[in-house]
Amino acid sequence: MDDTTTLTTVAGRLFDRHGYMATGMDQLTEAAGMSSRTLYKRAGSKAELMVAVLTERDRRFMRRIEVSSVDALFAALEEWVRVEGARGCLFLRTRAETGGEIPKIAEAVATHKAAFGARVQEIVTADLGHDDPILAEQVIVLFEGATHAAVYRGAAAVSAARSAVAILVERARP
Amino acid sequence: MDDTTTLTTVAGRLFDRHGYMATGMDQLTEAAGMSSRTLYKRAGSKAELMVAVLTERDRRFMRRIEVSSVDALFAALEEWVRVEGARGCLFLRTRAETGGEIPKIAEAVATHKAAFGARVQEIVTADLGHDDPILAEQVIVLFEGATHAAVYRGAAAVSAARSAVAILVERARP
DNA sequence: TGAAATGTAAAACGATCGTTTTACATTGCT
DNA sequence: AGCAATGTAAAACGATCGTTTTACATTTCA
Repeated sequence: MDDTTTLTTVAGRLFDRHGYMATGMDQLTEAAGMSSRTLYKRAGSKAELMVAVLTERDRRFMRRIEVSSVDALFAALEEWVRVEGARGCLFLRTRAETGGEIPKIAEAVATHKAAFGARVQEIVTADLGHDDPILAEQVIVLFEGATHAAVYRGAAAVSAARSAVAILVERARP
Repeated sequence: MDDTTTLTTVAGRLFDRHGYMATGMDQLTEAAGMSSRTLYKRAGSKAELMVAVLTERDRRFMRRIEVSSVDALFAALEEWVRVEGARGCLFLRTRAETGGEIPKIAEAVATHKAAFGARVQEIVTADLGHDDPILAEQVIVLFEGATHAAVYRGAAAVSAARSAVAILVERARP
């Protein structure tokens, strides 16, 4: 693992736990174990560092939901929450924190959500054997809901989403 | 509407649209049309002003969901999103922005979410004629999901949640 | 009428923000 | 051996942060 990966990982952890705005550059340099000169040479700016964090997270997340059934999608979320905890969606949080006024960040968020939406459509199609845009929209809502409700209701929120989605899929099956 | 209400309303709008951390006290004084001396005499501190904003929003929100059916709950959310737009849950966003490290804010968020959870339980009980904790959890997840998915998918997310919940309620009915 | 209360505008507080610069040490390559 | 690249620590940059203070004007009301 090279230093750039370390930087992104460490920055991701701080941004995720304390917020983008609340995390100062000196906390980042200290946690990453490098001078601010080096950090700026690597990352460019704080916003670009956040974009790198989001890009890495998008890759890691999308890899985790490489599944072909809706139930497996929520099993993956259950695992994610178990391993990483539940602090809500970093993409939506960062976009909200910055009021959508930092174009590179807003773009990274939009790209991720578009990819996620497309992935859910694919999973629903694979599971049913045909597409079902309404069910896909419901799955997106349940996934987003489980992600955010888990912040204050814990793993029970993910279980509830998983059982709900089982009912919806069963009803949609031909 | 007295000046304190104006202050809370104006602050709520800025915090909601640009984020708590990103909103400076001078933007608040200018938007509220008062000197910083008066603002501090009224609000105490930035954090206490945010707590006032959250408390007022809790009241307004809880009044809007004084309904006795699950469908009406999502109709209320549809109306909320139509009138106020969709920027996610201000309570969760503020808690995340501050890393949960400002006790008064963390407490206001916890209080609101507890009240919301209890209200959903009551609505489910009123709708079914008996309680159903699992359905209630599913309703919470769908509501939270519609709130956050609507940020990037618009009103379609709320419609999807509403149609999903109709299926779940129908199935739970005796 | 005159003190008490409440407001204002604006300067100042020390701290911290994101970022750049200065000055120097270490490394890798030819 | 010696140059170029890459790192460091630390000071400095101007700007802005949340908050308090100073000095003064207006209102309230006994």
